[in-house]
Amino acid sequence: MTSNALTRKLDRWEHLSDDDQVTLAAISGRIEPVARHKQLIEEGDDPRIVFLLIEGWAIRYKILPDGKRQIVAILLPGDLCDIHVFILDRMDHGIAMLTAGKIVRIPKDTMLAVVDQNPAIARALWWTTLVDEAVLREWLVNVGGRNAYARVAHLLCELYVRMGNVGLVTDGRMSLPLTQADLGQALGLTPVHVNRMLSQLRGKGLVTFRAFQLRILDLDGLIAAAGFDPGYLHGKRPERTIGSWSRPRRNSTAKLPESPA
Amino acid sequence: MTSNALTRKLDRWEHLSDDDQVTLAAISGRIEPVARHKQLIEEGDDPRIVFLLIEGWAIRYKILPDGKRQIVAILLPGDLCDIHVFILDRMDHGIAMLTAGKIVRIPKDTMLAVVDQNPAIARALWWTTLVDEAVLREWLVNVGGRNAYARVAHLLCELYVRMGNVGLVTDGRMSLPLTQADLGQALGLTPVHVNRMLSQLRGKGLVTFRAFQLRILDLDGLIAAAGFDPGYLHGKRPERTIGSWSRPRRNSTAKLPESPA
DNA sequence: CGTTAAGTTGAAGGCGCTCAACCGACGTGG
DNA sequence: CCACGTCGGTTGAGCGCCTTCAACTTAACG
Repeated sequence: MTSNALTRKLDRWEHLSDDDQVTLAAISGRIEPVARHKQLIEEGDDPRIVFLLIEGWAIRYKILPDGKRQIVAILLPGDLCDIHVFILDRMDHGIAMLTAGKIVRIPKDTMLAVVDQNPAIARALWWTTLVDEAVLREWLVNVGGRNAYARVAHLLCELYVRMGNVGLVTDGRMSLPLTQADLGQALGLTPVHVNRMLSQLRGKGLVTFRAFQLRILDLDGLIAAAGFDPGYLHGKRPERTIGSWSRPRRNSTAKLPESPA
Repeated sequence: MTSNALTRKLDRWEHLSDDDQVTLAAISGRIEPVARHKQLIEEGDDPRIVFLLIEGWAIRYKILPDGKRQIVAILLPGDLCDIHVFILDRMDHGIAMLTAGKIVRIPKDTMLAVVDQNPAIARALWWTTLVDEAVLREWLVNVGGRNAYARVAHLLCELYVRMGNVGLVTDGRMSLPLTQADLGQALGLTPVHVNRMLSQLRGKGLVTFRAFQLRILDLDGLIAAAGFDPGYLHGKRPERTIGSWSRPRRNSTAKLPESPA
């Protein structure tokens, strides 16, 4: 039960030896429960601790000058809340629990020591941060380029794959502890409109979402609606092959608009 | 002239010894010119080389299934095109020159060796990637949460600061080799609307932008229009103090909308 | 049973998009 | 040297996606 979500996740990228697994288990020793909506780090803080999310969901967010909250990442069990933020002097965003859950606090020094002595772990962790960044890029594409309907569908696809990667999808069903307002804040949409888009998705028989349970009824349909291509998640050795991604190869003759001298 | 932009930039974070500077100069040995619009890496490629941008501008972008291009990052002189992407097996985005310029190709192995042997450089590089990610987050906030007017203003603020950080702003003027269409692709707006927003900014006496020259007329006004807070750029030892950022402290009683169990 | 959070639905309005025409600068070639 | 094509920018008119505002329903929980 310890940090299974993390080892399972890392192991999908780079095979971890038993020693490595033990090391990971070791730093995951002191698991502590956290309450729903607990702020783990606030913007402006000096980050000295890395959080490993064992159980529950969390979000990374920023607050706009007018008070609006923009969610910039959704953290699932097994995710690290920025491995190396401590290089920076000041958090430029906050992290908060969405649900109650369990975390491990890893002090900066421990983190550095582990990374120093276990190249395999270091590489695996490195990989996770790059994937985080890739996800961030895709989110930008999502809100920058897709309409509301596809945008919602895309987020659902992503979460479905990521949850599957840590073994938290069973039979097309998964927990999705976000309110429609939360979804809106992640997608740059109003809660009302998120609601309408979800209705549409339900109407087309693609998904249902009630009582924070998401159920995928027609994955291929959802993928098509979203224009989803899981390549950016950089998955390897998928636990279970999901859908039929024959990589919906994009129009390779796509026009690339131009620029000046 | 070599890699001054890079050393100048890195030095702002962590003081680099003469040795470090020499090392950096060494890997910057083979500078090669690149043509305007040259694709440096394409989506799907297996990244084996890191590009250091010496001169000119480049963009990181993704293509949507419908052919639309979303710019996910703007790379200025001194920027590295992802130091460690080679951990990933496959590029999830493309990088292309916007202008003609000069680059250095750094093979993966060289990169690893330098980082291995020069902790100061490693940390400085590490820092740059974290800043890149912070910028990405702010972009997401920008397109997700701001209206078109503030969005344009915000991007201009950011580029102004970043260009200033590498010494490429003189007297409130800088080169900005993006067409209005390019700006639109970075901001999730249409070219026409970017045009109108720029007109408004000009109308209010904040900036002028003609012939790819940006001129800031009223920095404080622009900052206010954008709701800009440079904290996310994690600047240290600014080359020149810019404006009067007394950190427009956000409404600390801002409401944080809630979520479920 | 009363209260609070979340979801649902309707109506109206606006921000940004679409379509389209036109201008100006620049480069090329006849 | 002018004609023309291209590229980027500018402006106008109309439309539609999404927002805003508001009322109401449903679920959870004391």
